[in-house]
Amino acid sequence: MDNYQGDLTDILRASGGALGQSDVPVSDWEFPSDPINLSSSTMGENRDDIFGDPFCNMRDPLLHELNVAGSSYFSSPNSADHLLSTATVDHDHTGSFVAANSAAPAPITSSNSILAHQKVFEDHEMHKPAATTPTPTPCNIFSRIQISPINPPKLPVSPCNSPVIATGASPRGFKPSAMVSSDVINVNNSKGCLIENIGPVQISSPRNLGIKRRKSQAKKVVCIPAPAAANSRPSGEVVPSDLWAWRKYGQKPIKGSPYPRGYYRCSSSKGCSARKQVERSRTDPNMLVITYTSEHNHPWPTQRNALAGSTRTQPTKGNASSRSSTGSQAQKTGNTKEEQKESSNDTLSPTNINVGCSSSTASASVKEEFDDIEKQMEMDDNDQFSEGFSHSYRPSMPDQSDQDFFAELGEIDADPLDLLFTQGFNGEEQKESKALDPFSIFDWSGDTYTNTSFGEAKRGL
DNA sequence: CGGATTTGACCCGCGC
DNA sequence: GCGCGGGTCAAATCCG
Repeated sequence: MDNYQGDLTDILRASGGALGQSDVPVSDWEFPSDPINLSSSTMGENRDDIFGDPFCNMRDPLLHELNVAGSSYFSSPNSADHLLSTATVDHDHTGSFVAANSAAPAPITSSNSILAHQKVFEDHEMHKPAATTPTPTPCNIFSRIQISPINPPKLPVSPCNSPVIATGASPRGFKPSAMVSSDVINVNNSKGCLIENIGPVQISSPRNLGIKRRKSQAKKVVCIPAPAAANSRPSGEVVPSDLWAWRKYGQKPIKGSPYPRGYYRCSSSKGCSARKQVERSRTDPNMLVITYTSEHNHPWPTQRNALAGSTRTQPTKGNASSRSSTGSQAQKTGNTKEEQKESSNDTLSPTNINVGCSSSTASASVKEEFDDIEKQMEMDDNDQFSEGFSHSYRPSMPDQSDQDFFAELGEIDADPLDLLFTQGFNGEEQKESKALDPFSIFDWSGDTYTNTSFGEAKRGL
């Protein structure tokens, strides 16, 4: 419970970002008394399920949408489980599951349009193969779920060039029919978010950490639309902002990819093992793949980037105002310097992002990947699977401080989180509303989440 | 001055 | 066993 999943926050944020765009009034924003319920509410089922991971929760909404959308695949209440099961379908990484909803369950507004395009993927395998393999064809992902609540004009084409197709039922009722590019990012072709959950974190010796984790560590991969090139760093990478303060500790060129991968660790708290990798999708430069590893061993930063990211802000200091002007009041995000920089320069405000996503093919896709450990789980059941994760990844939300915490958040007008909780966690209605977009969390306009704004909001934790 | 970023080197797992 | 690739470390540098 101690651990707040950075991923969770990220997701929350991301969703919030999308949500922020949504029409939900801030005043309405309400943080669930029981964070855990969030998942339950959304999931309607396993709270403890998968990882206890925020992402799990996130998944739920999506899954739910699938059902709502009328995706036959997800008709079962345990859509989540089904999804997971589907993930098991292809162990050879070649197969992927994609569900496309032809019908949009809810009217899509520009703000929430993203949701409409949201896609969820579950993978048992990282995009790693994709990274290593220039050729798009082999998809690393065991299974993927793509949710397109909104009528996808056309099925998304995977980077692999294989069309994403919703198909028959797998053993669990889903059958992966379409190949998805190994690179999660590209699943949507345009913009999407992928979240991958990978097995429990395994930590060993300091030096081993990196390596061991590679295999057994829980990972979450999020694919998001990359900000405009303007936002990208010199290195070419773009860093989305999230609740946590990240400190870059390395960057390496990835074989087969023109884009380097940046390595970030949580700087919000010392000793926090949370890390993330940011890289552009080789298949689709417009997409960013963010891989979260390990978990935060601390609550949300009271001051986001109080230390990290505070420095080296973008030279253009006035940008913040511009962002706010964009209208995304909702956008208050703590950003790392880079993020700020990028965001600042970027004309793409959260709002814009949403719009862009919505207007275009933009879609958020979430992918969950599981490593070896998880694979074992998947062997049998979703249930087992989820349980296994729940241990390693259990999102811990502020309990008692929730009230205060979020009360302060209230000041953050359209904080993505707010929106997220409001729509995402507040119950069935929201689910249906589809306003919840867990994946929009990543604020490209990281500026919106200024250290102060977000951090202050979070105080009370 | 403190903290973040950059970047080359080192370490380790994996595949051949 | 060797080489490759990826992940991390740490010194140098930059920035507020």
